[in-house]
Amino acid sequence: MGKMFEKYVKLLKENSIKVTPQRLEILKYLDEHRIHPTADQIYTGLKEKNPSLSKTTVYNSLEILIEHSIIQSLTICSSELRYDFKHTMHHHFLCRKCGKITDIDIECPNLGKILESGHNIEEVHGYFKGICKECMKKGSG
Amino acid sequence: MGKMFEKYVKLLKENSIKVTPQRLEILKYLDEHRIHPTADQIYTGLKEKNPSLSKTTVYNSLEILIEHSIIQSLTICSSELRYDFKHTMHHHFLCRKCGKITDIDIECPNLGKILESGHNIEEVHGYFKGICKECMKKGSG
DNA sequence: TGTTAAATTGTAATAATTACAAATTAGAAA
DNA sequence: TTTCTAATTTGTAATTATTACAATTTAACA
Repeated sequence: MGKMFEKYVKLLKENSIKVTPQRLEILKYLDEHRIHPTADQIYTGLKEKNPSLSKTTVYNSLEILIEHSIIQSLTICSSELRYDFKHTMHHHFLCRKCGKITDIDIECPNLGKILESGHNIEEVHGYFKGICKECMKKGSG
Repeated sequence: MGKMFEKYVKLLKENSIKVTPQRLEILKYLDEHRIHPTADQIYTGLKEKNPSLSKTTVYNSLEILIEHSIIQSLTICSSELRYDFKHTMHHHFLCRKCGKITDIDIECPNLGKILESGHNIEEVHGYFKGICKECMKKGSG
């Protein structure tokens, strides 16, 4: 296991995650391809040099890396969409206990800054995940 | 078509969308169930009283309502995820022309306010959609 | 009331993800 | 270094959300 993977070995050990060649490859891929790839892109990108790699392994590895907050997942487009009347701008809060999505009535104070940067903005989405007020009151289940 | 649907008829006509019973039912459902339902929840919720309703119709109707900015879709959980190293907090920008997702290096100034509200926040996500600086320069294709 | 383009429906295809059981392997202990 | 065991990897199959498409039906205009 060459010097190439040293930093990823260190990262895994620090988090008490068992070091496997697959996990190292996936970490390296994510580090070297900062294009917010999908699981499939990661799989395809690694498959050629690692023909035995399974897509399930990619999903499993990503999951454990997320659990340890080494990486994060984004949901920006497509599946399992939810729909909402488009009233005034607001953000959303997803409770991981009760699953409820509540509205958070705030605007995005960053908007001006981003418009200045030259992008043309058509949609603004902000969401928070955690445990909602009600579930917090009900105690630590 | 009773008084019940008046406001939805008005809404559709204002947007030059053909008025159909299905669209009215879907609008009414969204208006009366502000729980950010999935397409499937809408379908199931309406199917009993409208046995001929097709799921494709639900998707089609939602699509046309989104096109006219009457409703919006959210992506908060699951499918077609993208992965990203978890460095300092930042937002994302998705260009609908080139499909690229770029990082926007800003924090969320709202965080303090939301913490005060009593929710326990574990994740913060912000994203913007539109046309990126580079595609804007390339002109209006 | 008749006409026509648009909408609805049902079925089938696609795509992302998850479940699961068998084979393999990382890493601790002898 | 070798052995052992729990964890990991793999491949297949199941699940789920969404999209494609063609035939039937219908909204809305003349």
